[in-house]
Amino acid sequence: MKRSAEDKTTRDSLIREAKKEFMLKGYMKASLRNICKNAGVTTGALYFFFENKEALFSEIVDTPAKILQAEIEKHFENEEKGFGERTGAGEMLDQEAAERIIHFLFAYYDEFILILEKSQGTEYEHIVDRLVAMVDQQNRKIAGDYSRAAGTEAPSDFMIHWVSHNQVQAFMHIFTHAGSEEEAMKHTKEMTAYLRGGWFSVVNGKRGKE
Amino acid sequence: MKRSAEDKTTRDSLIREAKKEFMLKGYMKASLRNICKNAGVTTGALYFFFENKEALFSEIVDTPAKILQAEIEKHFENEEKGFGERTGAGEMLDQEAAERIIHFLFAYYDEFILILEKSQGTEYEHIVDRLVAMVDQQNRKIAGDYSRAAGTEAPSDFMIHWVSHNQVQAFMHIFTHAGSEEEAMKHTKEMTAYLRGGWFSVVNGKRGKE
Amino acid sequence: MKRSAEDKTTRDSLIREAKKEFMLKGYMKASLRNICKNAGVTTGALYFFFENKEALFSEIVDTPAKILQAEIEKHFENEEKGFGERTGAGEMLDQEAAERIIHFLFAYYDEFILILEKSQGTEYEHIVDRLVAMVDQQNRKIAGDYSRAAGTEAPSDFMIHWVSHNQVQAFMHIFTHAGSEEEAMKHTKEMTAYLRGGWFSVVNGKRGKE
Amino acid sequence: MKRSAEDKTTRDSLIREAKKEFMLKGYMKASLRNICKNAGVTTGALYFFFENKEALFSEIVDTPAKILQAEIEKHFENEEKGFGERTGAGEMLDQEAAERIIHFLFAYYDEFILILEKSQGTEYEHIVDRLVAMVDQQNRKIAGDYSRAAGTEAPSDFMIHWVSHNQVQAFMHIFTHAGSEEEAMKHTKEMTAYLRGGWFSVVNGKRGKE
DNA sequence: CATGAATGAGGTTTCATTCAT
DNA sequence: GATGAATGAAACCTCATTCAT
Repeated sequence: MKRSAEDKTTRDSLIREAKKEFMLKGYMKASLRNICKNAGVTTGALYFFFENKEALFSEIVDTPAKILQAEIEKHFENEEKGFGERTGAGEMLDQEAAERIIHFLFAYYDEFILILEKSQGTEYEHIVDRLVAMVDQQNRKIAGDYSRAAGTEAPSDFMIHWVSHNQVQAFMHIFTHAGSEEEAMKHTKEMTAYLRGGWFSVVNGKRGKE
Repeated sequence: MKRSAEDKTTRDSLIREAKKEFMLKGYMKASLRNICKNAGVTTGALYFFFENKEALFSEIVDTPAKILQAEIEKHFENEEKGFGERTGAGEMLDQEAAERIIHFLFAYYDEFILILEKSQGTEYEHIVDRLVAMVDQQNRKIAGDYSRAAGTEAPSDFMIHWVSHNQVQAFMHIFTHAGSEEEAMKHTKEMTAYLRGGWFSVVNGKRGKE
Repeated sequence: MKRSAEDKTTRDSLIREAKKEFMLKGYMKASLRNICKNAGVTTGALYFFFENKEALFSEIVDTPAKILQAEIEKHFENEEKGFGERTGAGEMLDQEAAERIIHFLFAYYDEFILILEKSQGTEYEHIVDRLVAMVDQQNRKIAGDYSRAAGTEAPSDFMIHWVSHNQVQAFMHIFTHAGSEEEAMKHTKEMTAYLRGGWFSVVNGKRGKE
Repeated sequence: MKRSAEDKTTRDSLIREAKKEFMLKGYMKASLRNICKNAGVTTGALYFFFENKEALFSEIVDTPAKILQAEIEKHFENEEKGFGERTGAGEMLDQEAAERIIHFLFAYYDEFILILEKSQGTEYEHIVDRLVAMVDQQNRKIAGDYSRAAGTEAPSDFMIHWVSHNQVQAFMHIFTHAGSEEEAMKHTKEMTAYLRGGWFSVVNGKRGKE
């Protein structure tokens, strides 16, 4: 049976309606029956395309989620290689990298909203924690290198963890609070300054206040 | 039927078991049946004391939540009166106030964990946003005062909002990541330094880096 | 709400309709919806009384099943004590014991039909095997004793197992093929003769044919 | 698409996987989807070859089932003709005939396991009853002939039915409990003795015990 | 105060089957 | 011959909630 341009395929309708439903109610409260009804098919059809509720959610968000993680990892590897060129702390996520990530988040706006705010009850509900852990590991290295080079005391694990947490939060905040990608980009610079300032205060210990 | 000292009243048992259940599964996945079963009563009994599921959750967390908000408001009022004494930005939440809040959070440890991490599906799921809004309002004033006094450009609304967000997050982070109140107190100082550093970078614009 | 004499309680209605449905369709094809519909309640009511489908089936058949096993065990224990009095093989299940069992089976006619013919998909589907195993153990002892006393060769494990199997089958056969308890009792005697004849043939080896 | 020698045709794959699935789960719990998945085709393909689930099961077991019935019928006809040669009761199924049947059962081992233990929910679930009915009819004749010749009282219909039942059961038992055809053959002799012993006890009435 | 019973709506999932292509 | 899509019905079960007693 031919389909109208709006419908495309059943699979597409299902994903479209699933997005809406998950967006509106969150994963747990979303109803598959509702999704199917709105997509104009029976629940059986849904189960032809997707293994179960979680797989449907996964189908929508997994690719962006995976890519994001990969992007960050790649970035850290690059940074590793160009260590000598870094001018100092605070550049763990330099301007350019930050912008690439922001761009990516906006490219998959709906998907990241789902991941960040509507994924409770799925395996994605702790994705932020996983990102923080990645950043944390990297920051630990950088902080160690820096303090050794500068002869200062290394920051506490707690503060490093907080900084990592904060860096990730910063991205999420820009993403969820900026009305558009352009606006977000503008904020990225300011944000970088902020993070740098906080990081200096931590890494330089008392000297940061003088 | 007489009750043992441990049980106290049915109401207490219900609240005790509700806490456990909400803690374990989060609000949405928590089962009233389960709570009642563990409390040794039937669901009817629960509905004698509490209007519904959300009211039960409320009963546990509302008082601490309200007090926290009140504390913060009171603090801001006090700050208002003592404006002249402030030495500068970053002190919106000074060390002493910060410690009072941390102390309070730990005094109601379970309740705040419930509010912060287990409340999805209730009216409390956005309490952090409300706190942020309060802090935001205050920060806006302070930033305005400061920039007028110092002759610098005021930070963007966006960054003020972020700073507010971050201040609240900082408390949450300390609260949820410190193993004990003592440990939390230790971190509060470092954290204050961090927040101050970030704030300076924003408020002083380029000069923050020099 | 008062109920008519026919209905007694909802629980009774449910059990009554469940019996009918299980009887008619067997466990697996039985529909809980159907049972509830015929009992005039919603499925929720069923789940108030019974944990799940299997528990409902269990509720109906478990007591008789347990008692039957216990009866047989008790019988074997008694036999053990009175060993010297036994006149020979074939009396493993003497007339009196047989009649007690037949009586019991008929006392719970529906339940044993369910157990024996409608329990596929439940834990009871192999109950006959378990009974056979019990009888088997006992027969092994008896055959050993007898062959030692008579100086004959002991029957093969295979044949002992068959005899056990056959004894159990005999009861089931009488139970399912007799129209009434009275009729069944009549057959029990003949059956005992049959079993005895078979047993002799096995236990006496070649001599049985002479 | 060409197929490997192992696959032969789609039809063969389907039958092969259907056997596995029915063997593993029994007819009712077997899933056509699963069968198709394991056979590497879609359900549509299955329905090209087989009308429905039961027809698929039939395809596997029907031929052996029919042949078995025919074999038994043929045997009875032969027996009829050679009546004078029979030496007495208990030989309704003589050693040679028994061995032929056992051989046949083992020649279609899987199929008969399916018929005997995995066919609930199909028309084959009562095949044993049908076999018993056939044997029953024959036994009735024989018992009549014998009692007339010997001047004894004929056994009750009930006991004749039981004997028939038992004869069939005996074959099933040997088939399902022997590890191999060889082993089965060994047991056939003992079993014949057992059946004869039981039969004598019934047919000779009281004299059987003397 | 509390029970025990019951509702009713909804949940996700599975199934055999069909059919246009 | 076989696919891929879809149906439609039914499956078991869980839930918060209500209410007469």
